[in-house]
Amino acid sequence: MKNSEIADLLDRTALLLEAVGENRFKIVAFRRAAKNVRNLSEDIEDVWNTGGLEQLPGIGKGIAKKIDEYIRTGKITYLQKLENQVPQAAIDLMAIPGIGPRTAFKLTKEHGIQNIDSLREAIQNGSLDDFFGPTIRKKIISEIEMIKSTSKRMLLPQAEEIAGSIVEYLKAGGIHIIIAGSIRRCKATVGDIDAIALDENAVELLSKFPHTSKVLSRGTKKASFILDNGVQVDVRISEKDELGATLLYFTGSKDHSIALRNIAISKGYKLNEYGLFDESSGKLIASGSEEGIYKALGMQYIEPELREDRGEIQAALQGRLPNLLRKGSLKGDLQMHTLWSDGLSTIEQMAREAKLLGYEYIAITDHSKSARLANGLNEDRFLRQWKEIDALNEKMSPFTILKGVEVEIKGDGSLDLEADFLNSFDVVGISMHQGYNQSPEKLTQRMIKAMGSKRVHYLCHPTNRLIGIRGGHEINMERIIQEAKDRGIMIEINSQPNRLDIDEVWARKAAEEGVDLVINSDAHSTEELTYVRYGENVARRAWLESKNVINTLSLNQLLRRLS
DNA sequence: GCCGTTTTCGGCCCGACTGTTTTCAGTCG
Repeated sequence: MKNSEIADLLDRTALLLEAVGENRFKIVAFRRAAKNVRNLSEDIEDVWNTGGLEQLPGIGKGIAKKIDEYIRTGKITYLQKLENQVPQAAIDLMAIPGIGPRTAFKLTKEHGIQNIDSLREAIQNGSLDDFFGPTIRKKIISEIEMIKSTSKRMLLPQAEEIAGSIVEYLKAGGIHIIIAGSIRRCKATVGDIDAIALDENAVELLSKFPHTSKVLSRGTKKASFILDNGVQVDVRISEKDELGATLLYFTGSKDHSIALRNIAISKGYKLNEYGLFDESSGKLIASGSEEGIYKALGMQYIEPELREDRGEIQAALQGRLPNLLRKGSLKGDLQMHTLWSDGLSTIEQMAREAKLLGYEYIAITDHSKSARLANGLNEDRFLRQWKEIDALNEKMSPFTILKGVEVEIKGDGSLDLEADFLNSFDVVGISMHQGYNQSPEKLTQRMIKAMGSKRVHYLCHPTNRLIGIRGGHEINMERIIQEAKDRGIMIEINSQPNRLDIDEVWARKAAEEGVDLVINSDAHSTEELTYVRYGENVARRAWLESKNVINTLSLNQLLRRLS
């Protein structure tokens, strides 16, 4: 049973409750439960087995009973009843910005709208003129056109690039803006771009940005725009002495903000985007800096990457936040590919670039022979590659190039290079690139068998997810982590922006279990070596400290760890 | 529906913007 499967059902329940106009706090309760189940780092079925569902935060008798019913019978009667009550059309209509649950429900129930196309028809033939005013009618038609080209969440680098172009454009106009939201939290994917400006002229200037295709709303405190690539930009106007409060509010996450506001309430304060105030007197307590607000709430400063309401607030109140891995503190990179297999650069080019980045060492880890499409190396070619590496090491000393391999796990869990041969490598990573269609149980067995091979240092991108393209394998990550712990095998945080595998939830779990992680670029060209910063994001969002990350070690320490 | 070093009942974050609103509901972040 996948936690996300249960979480999706709880989210769907919340959505349907919204449509029927249920008490909004009940809706919030389902959403919170869904989130907590999604972020759980143990299998919900195991929790259920031990009768601990109601001990989970946000899950009480009611929701526990529904989860129990689902695990036992595969259905939730309560949800089924809701499904009968709310037409699928209402859910579809809610995808149109500006149409919320109440409007969607009314449209389907009172006006017989079947889907998005029939809504457009009804608006165009005038049969909804009594329901919508002219402005809304026009807006909805335009939104429906948009929705077909609407982009899903984008990867962080893409969002950073768009945000960067906005920052540059406004800078040229003499206006400084700060990017907040999920970009500041360094989330793997970004939905829209949130920016803060101290100058209200930012709104006027942005409406003239060559890539702005539409102004969604525009007031004195905030405005929203749609760019020609479909990306939404929300701008918030702040004052310098309120900047801390605005940053806090606009960085989110929403759940973190809500939790923080509850802490404020419990201390007799009120927190909003203008500042932290004394509830009774209205007196301002703090607003200029985030640090000041956290301090006034009696807690440690919380880095943006941690602001997801995953326990960081309790930890900050108790003064036990982790000493997060610093960006740029890696001393080497243990996975990259060259022209020998499927990379685009030579070993020397990779090494020189890595040296420029300030590394002490890298490992060249080209694919092994059964990765045919990737031009994997057989034993003879590795022997020849090592000669090249030896020569380069003499030339570049003390910078060190380690002899590595990303060795293929075959369908039966064996590796495609013999143990004796693997002994000659400095570092061995194992991964799967084929035979994905096995059952989750079989895939798990296969990985565990591979981890039992004699010389394995780390497990590469364990779930093989490609964000936005395919979800990861439903392998039993708890067992894999246990196996890694028992055998002293490290787990990779692969930094390719569309992989970021393992993710922050499991990386955190692995570290809690005492498993070491390694942040690798998996670069296929010199340009990709800097991708490690996305892996560092994952590490920080996973609460990792440098002691959890093996490639923060100096070369000598690393070699001792690898031997 | 959940939750409790003030509570097992009565709360549940807070505010901006829009429409055709003359006091507020709906939507959004």
